[in-house]
Amino acid sequence: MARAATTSDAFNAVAEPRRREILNYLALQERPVGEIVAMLGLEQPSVSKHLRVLRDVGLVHVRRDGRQMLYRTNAEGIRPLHEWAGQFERFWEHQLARIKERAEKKMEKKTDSI
Amino acid sequence: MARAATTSDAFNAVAEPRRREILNYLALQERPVGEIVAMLGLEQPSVSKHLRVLRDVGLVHVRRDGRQMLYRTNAEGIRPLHEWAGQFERFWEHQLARIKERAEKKMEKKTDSI
DNA sequence: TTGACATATTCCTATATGGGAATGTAATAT
DNA sequence: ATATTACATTCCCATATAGGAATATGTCAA
Repeated sequence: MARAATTSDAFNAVAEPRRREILNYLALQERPVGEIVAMLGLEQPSVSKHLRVLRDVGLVHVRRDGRQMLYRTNAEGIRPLHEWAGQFERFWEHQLARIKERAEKKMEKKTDSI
Repeated sequence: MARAATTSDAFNAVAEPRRREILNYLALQERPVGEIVAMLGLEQPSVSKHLRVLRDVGLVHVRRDGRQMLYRTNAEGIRPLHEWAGQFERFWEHQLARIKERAEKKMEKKTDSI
């Protein structure tokens, strides 16, 4: 089997750096494709394809306005990702606590030797 | 250009569901490859390859213990992902607030009509 | 209706898988 | 030294891109 399709879920969709850029760009405000093209410096067809992927996994919303298509980020779609990563928060905090602890012990030793 | 390598960064590495399973499994405790194989129900070579990817992007740590290789999740590596997704938290909260608001207005109307 | 503008889709190609099978390697047991 | 155990790597193949080029589609203007 080959790699999973980027359209399979949000995790695959955001694995592409350009798509993360797009999501950041469209988070504050909806924008037409042309502006996204200008912002990314990619060809228009490439951008349209990235937008298609994002749309298929529900990471952006679209609406037509005349000839323009206005896209904006659907933050809700990013939530599962945040929650999955958040499961590990207590572990990295624990790691940091240990590092800090060791650093403090080192300081004590230094102080003792003065 | 083809798709980015899974070894390019943590985002690509966790796009694979099996690798996310592995990270969850190894978060609490280090484990030898054999146990991961049993847990996933995949062939050992496949698991070794997934572990290799995770190692290359710094999402797991390894140490040898006799003939066994003990792997464990490096939570620190998942942090950038959590932080990127976290940027959107205020947006989905805002969306939820709007939904709640509308629901409340609906309730008011209902109450009025009673 | 015709032309122009804004996007989307299709075609083509090089590349990077992910899994299974076979093989290689390191460490322990006898 | 040799067999065995526990993994890692290599080989092979079907599949899914991501980008560029060309083309199709949809909407508005004159």
